Amino acid sequence: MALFTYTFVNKVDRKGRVSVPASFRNELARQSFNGVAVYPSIDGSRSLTGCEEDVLRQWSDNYRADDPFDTDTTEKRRKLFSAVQRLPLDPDGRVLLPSELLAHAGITTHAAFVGMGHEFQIWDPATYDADKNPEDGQSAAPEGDR
Amino acid sequence: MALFTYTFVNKVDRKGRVSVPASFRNELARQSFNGVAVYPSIDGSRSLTGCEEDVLRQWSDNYRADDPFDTDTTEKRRKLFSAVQRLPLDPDGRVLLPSELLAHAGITTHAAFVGMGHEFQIWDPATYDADKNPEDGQSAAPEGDR
DNA sequence: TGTTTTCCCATAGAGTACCATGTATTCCCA
DNA sequence: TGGGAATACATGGTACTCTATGGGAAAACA
Repeated sequence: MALFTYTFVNKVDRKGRVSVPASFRNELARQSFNGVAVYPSIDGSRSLTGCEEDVLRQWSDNYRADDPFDTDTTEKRRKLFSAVQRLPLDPDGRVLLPSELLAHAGITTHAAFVGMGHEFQIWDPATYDADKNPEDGQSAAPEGDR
Repeated sequence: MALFTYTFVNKVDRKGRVSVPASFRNELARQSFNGVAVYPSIDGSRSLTGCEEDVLRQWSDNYRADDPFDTDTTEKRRKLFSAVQRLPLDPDGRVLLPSELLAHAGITTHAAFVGMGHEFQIWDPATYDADKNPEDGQSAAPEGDR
């Protein structure tokens, strides 16, 4: 299982490419899929969450039913997987973030990769700072943001 | 086992052809049958469900009884398999959606392919949006957002 | 023979690979 | 221990490939 630590801020070029921090890449390199799975964070924050593809496969397996008439999990699966994008790494270790995901996190010129253990999050640096220091900055918006 | 993620909206041309998203095609490519199995969704939604042919085979195996007089699953099998169409992919990665299925999902000019893990659904984009944000103006999402 | 289905080609645009540069870090050796 | 070479990393640009999509020709069907 991968272990993502520390926070890195990298530049987003005008095509939407970002270098995934080298230490994150090393963690991701152990799995078969050469890339990252990214989706809007479920915790309600204005950020993206990234993880290994293997984690997704595990979730998918857990949801799988032996009987198609068991529709208990359809709603959950639709919510989760419909928003997950599997982004391959290019030869230089970058990913191309789709405009929808960029928009969700409010990312424009820079992206902060925040290690969170077995997964990591991607934030707009300004949004991230505001979220960390709720009152003293300006916008803050601890929760009601969206 | 295939893993379908993200949501892609593709155009339906006047012949009824739709491109299956490339990432979905890659997942489907591992099986022997070069195509998709599609049927009206069982969860009651106005959509179609697509999956690998192998998944159907698995379900069929699960339903099989050792005793021919055991009729527990007769109804389910009739409901499910009678409506499943196996659609071959054309050389350019498109399928021809039969008018019956198009009508069931209310698809006319565009089709949204929604990844759901080991299977995916096909929706009319407008119907899909309406289903996601139940009965309010538009995105708004007064409180039910998370 | 008319109609439907399948295949093939053309094209625009998005996505990917490849190459180059600058900078910081590491390594090696005197 | 200082300096220089080599490496690793982030970043920018460009050329090529792939995908989605439309149209038309060939083939199958009735």
